[in-house]
Amino acid sequence: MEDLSPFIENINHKTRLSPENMERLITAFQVVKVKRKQLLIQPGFVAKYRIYVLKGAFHSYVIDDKGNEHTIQFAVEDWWLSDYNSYIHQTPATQFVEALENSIILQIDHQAEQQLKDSNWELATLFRVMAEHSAAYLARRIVSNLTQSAEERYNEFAAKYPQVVQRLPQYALASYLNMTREFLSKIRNDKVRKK
Amino acid sequence: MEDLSPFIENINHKTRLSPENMERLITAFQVVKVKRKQLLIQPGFVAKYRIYVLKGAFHSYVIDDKGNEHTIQFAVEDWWLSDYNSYIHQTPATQFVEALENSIILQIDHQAEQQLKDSNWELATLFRVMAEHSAAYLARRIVSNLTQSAEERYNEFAAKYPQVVQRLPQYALASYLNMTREFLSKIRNDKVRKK
DNA sequence: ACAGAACGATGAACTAGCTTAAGAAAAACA
DNA sequence: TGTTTTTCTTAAGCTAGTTCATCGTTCTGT
Repeated sequence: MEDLSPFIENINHKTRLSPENMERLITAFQVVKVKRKQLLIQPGFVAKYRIYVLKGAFHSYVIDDKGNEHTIQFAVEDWWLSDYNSYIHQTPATQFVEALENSIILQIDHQAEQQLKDSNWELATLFRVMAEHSAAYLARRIVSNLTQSAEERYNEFAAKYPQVVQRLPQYALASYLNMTREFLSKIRNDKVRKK
Repeated sequence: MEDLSPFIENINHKTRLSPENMERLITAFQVVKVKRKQLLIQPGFVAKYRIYVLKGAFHSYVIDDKGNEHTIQFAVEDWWLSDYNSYIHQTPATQFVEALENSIILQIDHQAEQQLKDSNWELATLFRVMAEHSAAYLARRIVSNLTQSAEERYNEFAAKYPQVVQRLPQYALASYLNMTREFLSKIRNDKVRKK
């Protein structure tokens, strides 16, 4: 049995649920173990699940016309992840969601989420708050993409998530920050040399 | 008296409201006339309103360390706008929201929205759907910023919003698409010449 | 413990997009 | 309607970031 306390904390931080509703929510999620490199979502298939990472690391990415991979989003412990366009609108995904490490997740399927939202006030509020936070977060990301240089974007990320930065493969981080792996390598090593 | 039918249509497209709830919703909004160049939101002040554009055009923007203006978002007729980070979390704004033309808006203040959400199921659902759609939309925007060249971003925007593109000042569009006004000018005029 | 595969470093040549500057056109407002 | 201010165009020179190619290093599964 997995320890769900980080998940419960995460929820409590968003909205207050009665013990019964917390129970209902938890019951709606399944615990799943995922092997490194395993895909949870693939283009062409409808994203069935909203994912919470209990242990491990994931990234979502797209592959462009030239065959280049672009990481859209990371998720490590206590982060949420999906292909939101696919999940929210239940249309075929355009993104891959792939495990970067052997991981353990909680997942809820779209139909179960819909039922919780339709039948219960507190749980509907929870999902509303989650959507609001996502939108606000994504808006911040757009601002930093529009206003910062490659090096500034790296520095911001490294300062914000000092632990995470160590763990992620550099090629994935580079594309997330909208630069080539070679250029990220240069930024990092210039930094070391200056010290 | 303004014609609110586009607003009503917009809401109906998101979720079905009973006539009484539609009435309550409409009553919570105020109609406001705004002059070109007028600011609705400014950095340092908490964004009090969520804004729906009935007539006219707006953009939100930030000013970076070097004094450069970056348009984050546009809104013309039937679009929504705010500084979401500020509005959702009720923290000081980082963005300006400015009228590009003389305009007419509907605005709801955060407290009124909160009351509607807290007291009414259908209206809570409406705001949840709005947040979900925003998040999905912003996610798409991040993907196109990560995967497309400057010219491709312009072409996509022009194809998607052929009317809007004509109306927006070029300097604002350029910064929205993450390029200089000079470069956008070049892209546009190269295109004309090829024909 | 080892072979194979994936990942990261480095450097040289290149280019998409930026900067600067100055003039032309268009829009705003009195 | 004319004048002032703002916006757009063009072009030359530049640079942040890419591409390509090669080599060393570190994982990973068996």
